[in-house]
Amino acid sequence: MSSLRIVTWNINSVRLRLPLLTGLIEALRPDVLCLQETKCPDELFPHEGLSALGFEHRAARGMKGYNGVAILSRVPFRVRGDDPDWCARGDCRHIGVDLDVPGGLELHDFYVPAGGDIPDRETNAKFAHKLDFIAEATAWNRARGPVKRSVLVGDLNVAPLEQDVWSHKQLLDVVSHTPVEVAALNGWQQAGGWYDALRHFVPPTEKLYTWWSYRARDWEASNRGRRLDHVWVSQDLAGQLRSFEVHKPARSWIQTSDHVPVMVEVSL
DNA sequence: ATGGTTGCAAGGCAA
Repeated sequence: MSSLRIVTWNINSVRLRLPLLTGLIEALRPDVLCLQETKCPDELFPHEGLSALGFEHRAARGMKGYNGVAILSRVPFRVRGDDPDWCARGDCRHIGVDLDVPGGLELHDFYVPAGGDIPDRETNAKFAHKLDFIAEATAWNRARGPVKRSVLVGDLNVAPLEQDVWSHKQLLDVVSHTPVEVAALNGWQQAGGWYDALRHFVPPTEKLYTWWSYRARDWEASNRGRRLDHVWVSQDLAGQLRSFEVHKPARSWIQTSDHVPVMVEVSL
């Protein structure tokens, strides 16, 4: 294998949308598929269906009704198991694995708290949780030193750049694009020495979205999107980036997620 | 204008 295709998708219920993965696999041909918001306890995780789709290696960390992440892979991996219990909540927002590829590759799948509606940590505990989570992740990366041969993906629930949202001005006070969240996310990225793989391919002057609300009458016509889903790579992999795709057609699939899958291909 | 939709799981919470 000369390259690895990694896909990340906030699937918003892995059991409900398992049938959609056939189309995702045809379109993006992932070697590794990272999911968020699986909303599925581990004992009910659809291992059989995912095995049938060719993902022989699977790790899931889920709970009843909310959150949940999973890594599904055609190549073997080992669950690292050295990750913290983020914010001491046991709420299933991260898995880290070591992929068994030439040279090795560390992969982290994150689901950052959405943060509720009011961007104020004093009056909104969910916003405080979001900021605390990112602060812990920043400290975690800082303590580990600059990352090497590593990839971090997931729904980070922050759209950091002006062109990551449909209207920078109108979203400045909307959770996901507030200056305090953007500063926190940038601090996390810098603490690990992470490199933004999607903006490697799409200049920061161009709009780029991975999420469109369910609440729009016509999501495509209004196009009020945000880039909430991210792929970060260590600096030593920046030159190894080969291709990417934000699979916008997935937003039109029947009974789909409000997020679309994102693929990045890395040379090994 | 303070909505609008979705999933889980069986009423309201979270997104």
